[in-house]
Amino acid sequence: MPEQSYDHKSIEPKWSARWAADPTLFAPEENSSKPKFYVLEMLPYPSGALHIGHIRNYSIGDALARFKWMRGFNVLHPMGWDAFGLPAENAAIKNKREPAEWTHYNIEQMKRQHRRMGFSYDWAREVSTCEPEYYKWNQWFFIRMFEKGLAYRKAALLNWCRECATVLANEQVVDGCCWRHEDIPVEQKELTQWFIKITAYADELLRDIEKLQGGWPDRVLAMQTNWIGRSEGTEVDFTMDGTGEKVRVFTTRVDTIYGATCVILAPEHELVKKYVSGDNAAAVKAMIDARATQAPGEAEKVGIFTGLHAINPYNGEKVPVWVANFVLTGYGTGAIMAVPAHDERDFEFCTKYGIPIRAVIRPDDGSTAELPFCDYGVVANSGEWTGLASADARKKMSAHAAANGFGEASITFRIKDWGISRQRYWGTPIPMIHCNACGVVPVPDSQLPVLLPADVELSGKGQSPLAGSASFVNVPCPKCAEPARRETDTMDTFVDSSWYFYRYCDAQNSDAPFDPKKIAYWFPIDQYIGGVEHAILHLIYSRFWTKMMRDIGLITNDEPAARLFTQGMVIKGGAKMSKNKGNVISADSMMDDFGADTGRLFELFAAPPERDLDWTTDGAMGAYRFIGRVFRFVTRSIDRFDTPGIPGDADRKVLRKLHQTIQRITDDFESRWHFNTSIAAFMEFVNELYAQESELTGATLREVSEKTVLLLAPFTPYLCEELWEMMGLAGPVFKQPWPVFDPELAKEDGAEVIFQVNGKLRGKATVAFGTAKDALEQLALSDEKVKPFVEGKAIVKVIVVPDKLVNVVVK
RNA sequence: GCCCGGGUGGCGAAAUCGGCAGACGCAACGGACUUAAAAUCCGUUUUUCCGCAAGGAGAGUGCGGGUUCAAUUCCCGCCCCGGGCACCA
Repeated sequence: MPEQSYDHKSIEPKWSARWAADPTLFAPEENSSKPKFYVLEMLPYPSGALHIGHIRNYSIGDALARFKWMRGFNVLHPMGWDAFGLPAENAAIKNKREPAEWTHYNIEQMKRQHRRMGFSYDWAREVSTCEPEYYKWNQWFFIRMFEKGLAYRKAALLNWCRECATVLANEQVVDGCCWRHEDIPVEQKELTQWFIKITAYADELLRDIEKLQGGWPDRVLAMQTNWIGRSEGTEVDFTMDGTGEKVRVFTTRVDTIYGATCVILAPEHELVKKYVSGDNAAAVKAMIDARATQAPGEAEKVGIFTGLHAINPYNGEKVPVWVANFVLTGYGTGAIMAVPAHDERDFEFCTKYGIPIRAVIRPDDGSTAELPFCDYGVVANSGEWTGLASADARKKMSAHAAANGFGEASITFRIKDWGISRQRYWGTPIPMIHCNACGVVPVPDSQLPVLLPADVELSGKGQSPLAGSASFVNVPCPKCAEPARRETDTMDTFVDSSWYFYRYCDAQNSDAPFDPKKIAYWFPIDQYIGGVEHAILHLIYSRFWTKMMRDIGLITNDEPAARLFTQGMVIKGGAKMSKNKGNVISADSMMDDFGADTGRLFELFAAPPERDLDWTTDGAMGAYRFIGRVFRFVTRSIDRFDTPGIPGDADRKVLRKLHQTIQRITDDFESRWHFNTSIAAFMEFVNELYAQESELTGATLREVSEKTVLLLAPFTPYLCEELWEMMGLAGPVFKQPWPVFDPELAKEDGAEVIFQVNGKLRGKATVAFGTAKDALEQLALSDEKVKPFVEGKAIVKVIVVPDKLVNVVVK
């Protein structure tokens, strides 16, 4: 077989077709004795077109999956579609195509592209979240949560995007704007909606972050910690002067309460509705309206004095009660005590309105602090508490409130319950029925799934599209059989992605979401891979869902994924790829030009995986050239495999480099995940092959050719499968054992020791490993290059690190 | 403002435990092969200075300091870039 030139267009379709024809090829073994490994990439939204940004995520996961197979694991590597969502609905309105039809077409396109890329998915486990077989279980889970009080309905101020014509979860609001429409400010609307009580798990979600440390990026854990926002403090009742009503405030700094010079209510506070009237009521209304459209944090602080006073239970002082726009209604009790001397916001507000400022905390060092002084210190001017340290005072003063019945220690979380109602069509119908007599009644399990009706007009405006379908809405009450109405909102699509990875373990199950035994085998996910943009949305919902499923007795694991990896973005010309900028490169055109293997290899090589990666055509050409170099070497070596010969220096050098490369790539996979350095090491190895090629014996050529193919198999599977077959070996390559590192073969002949004088490199020598320190010192001092720098100077000391260096310190 | 990342040649980057800074690749340049080009193969490429040359000397990892025989790596203080959070009481 003479040298052949590499042509991806003939190789890749051939193997792609073979792989597609064998549905068991990438399936894990049943009842396997091998250790299991579950590798998962976040499932995509089926937009219809894979681009080179998507394939980075999958290339990393696929390299890992193939490596783990070669390392003898039973690998689960599934893929599916996050198939509900607004784009399908918008496309339906625009193109007059059914959302289902549009979505199915896109899934087909994207699946074809995935197959063309050669990713090793077990397609028998494919999950599409828009199928009734899947969303039935969303409904089933919802009812379970309803039964446990974890799903409930309430009227609340909600984030509303007029462009999406639906409400958004708090997690979907970015910089005060919609996550899908970065220039549309989110408005506040009061609506009655379904909520999932994620706050019931706030403490555990926070606590278990500890279990994820080491396995999840610190950045993601920090973001989740902030998002959950646990804060320890005290709730204290101030008594309204005159009426005797209580106003409860939340503070983390009860030690400063003697410095409270007013109480401030959020504009939506109950007492404001009750007691503020006339001009003031209009001003409060204006405040609420302004807040509905204004990005938070940018508004100037404004307030109105209510005319009321409240009594501080600690010192009996009567302070004015204000309403102000900077007090949040949804956090704590919706009311605060203002301590302007020790809080920047209170300081700003009270200064503006001439409210007194009284210092009650002194710095630890006894100095006089400039106000506002917001650190901990020593309590002053505070009656019996004077002289205590802040931390101590917080505890004692909290206990005092509890003992006297006007308050208690309290823990407040920033995270709020997850509002999941969406006034849109293309999502999971919420399986609830509204009956005039019985109230809200869940759809009986036997009637699930509640199917999305087909006879719905989509306008993209106004209220829930499902409300327009009479056949959908009108239903007898499951309890009393009287006419009743179905809930017409659908679920947030983040419900779909909160548990899809469990369904992969048992995707065809029609009796249950999954068989718990299968979950017990596969979970937790050993490696989850996806974009950091999901750090608080998907990843916090998924953690919650896992805990919820555990508590209804379905599973036993506390967390979904043991390890998480967040890869960097692929950018083009310094900018994120986007349709607007017109710099999107489709996976198809990339594969036409370079092939799937080249695309993978370049993306894994050009930067470490967690960092952003700049796609360049020149760089991709380099990867293509390299693949050609490997291809030519192996194909022209095959004829020489049986040529006899006595191994010499060249053979030894090449085998040494081979084993050094095996070690580096194996280590990179097992610990660092820096595939860029794996591939660089591999390139060095190939350069050595080229340098020594003509001297090599047939046996060595065979050995290095085979090992080359095995080592490269996780990165360029098409190339390797082809070469493996050309060498006459039985495939598939990714089920062959990974090459074993032999430290003896990898060992260098001797240690290269460098000679320094005053830390500067002056000479070097190769010595036997383990050469004694004083021998090394003598060698250095007698080195011709070292001598001139030492002569005539006093040697202060000599540092010798065996096998590494000698540093002569002179004066 | 707070919390994470990051800053190294013309470019992407490497240096895994404090021990030769710039591996590997791109681009550029030179050579071989070729009638020619492409492809391929080989080589040069941080920078300044001295030298006709072989070669030699110095500087250099955002800036300033420190620890050390030795710092891209550890410590302190700053600057810049990217991301997250941001009236959360």
